[in-house]
Amino acid sequence: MAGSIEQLNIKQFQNDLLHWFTNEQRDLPWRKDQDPYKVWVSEIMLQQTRVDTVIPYFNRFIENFPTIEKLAEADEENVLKAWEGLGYYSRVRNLQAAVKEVHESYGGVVPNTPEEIKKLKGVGPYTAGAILSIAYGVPEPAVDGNVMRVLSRILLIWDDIAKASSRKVFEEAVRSIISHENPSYFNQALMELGALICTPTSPSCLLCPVREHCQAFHEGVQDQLPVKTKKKSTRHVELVAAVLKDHQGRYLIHKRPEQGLLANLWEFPTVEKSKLIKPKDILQDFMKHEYDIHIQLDKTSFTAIPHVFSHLTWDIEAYSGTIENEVKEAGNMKLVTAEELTNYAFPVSYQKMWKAYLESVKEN
DNA sequence: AACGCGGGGCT
DNA sequence: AGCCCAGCGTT
Repeated sequence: MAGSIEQLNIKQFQNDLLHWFTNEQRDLPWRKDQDPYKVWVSEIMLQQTRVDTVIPYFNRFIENFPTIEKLAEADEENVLKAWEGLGYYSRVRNLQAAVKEVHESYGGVVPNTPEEIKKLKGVGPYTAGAILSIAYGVPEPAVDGNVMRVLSRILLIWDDIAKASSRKVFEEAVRSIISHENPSYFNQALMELGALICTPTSPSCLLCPVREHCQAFHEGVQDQLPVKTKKKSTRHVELVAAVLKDHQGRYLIHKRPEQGLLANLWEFPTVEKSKLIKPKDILQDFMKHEYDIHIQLDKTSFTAIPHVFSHLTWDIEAYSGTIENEVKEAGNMKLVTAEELTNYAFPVSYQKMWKAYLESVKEN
């Protein structure tokens, strides 16, 4: 049976939801004030990322870049370093680009209209609504995964939330039930409810402050919602990499391309394996022909790094070795000391590799 | 509309 | 071994 908004006592629902959020909301660092810049930073970090993961990153990031002006003027390398390990690195490149735009074109004031704020890089429908409602009290929907799950249950909406078109259904639902007295709390409460009570599996309906309003609970189908089709599985890539030291004890690092996977992050020289050629030979030939760097690799690899992304899996076999000739440093190829190396942003897989390398050196 | 894009924690 | 997470940009 299809649900409907007509069956919802909107005023009572708002009261119950806002009362619960007022009393039960978590004490989070980005809730200490409503500075649009801090709300913005937190919302970008929270995209596809859990609250517990974000908290330490948010605190460090605001310490390093406390204002729009500071972030606008910061060195991109340092900004990326502050994001290291958080994932989806294009988020922070877009954030800095957008902050520069606000700094230069809006006098440093985050715009407060849907039309203007959505033009900013990295600010889509969700983030626009979140900033507008939380920082400025504008009654715009902020529909994320939590909100779709919660409302699919309360309003008995059976649309497939994996489809992009479904978001509009939920946005219209929010428009018709959002509190105009407190849009900020209303949007945050829906998300907080999704995070604490109305969870993906085994929701805590008996603790739910809006259980009386929930059509899925009424019909006993809360476990069948939301409807979400699964996506296909990941592909697998085999790589070989090397931690290479020159005769002065410096290490060779390579900057990844500015587009695609792990864009602009640093790595140890890496190539994809091939069926016909031995991994060490592939790496040696690649370094020689691509960069004119002659290397000598140790007999056996010191570690193997398995790494799971959302859409693919890496297996990296890692060797240590030495550089035998003079290296011409280019923009994307650098020799750095072990200490300098810590100033560059590496993907987690290469952080693990470096750690394993240091351990292997310690043993010998 | 579908896909690429990180990393970690839970079931 | 998937699934999910305070999604967005590109194609």
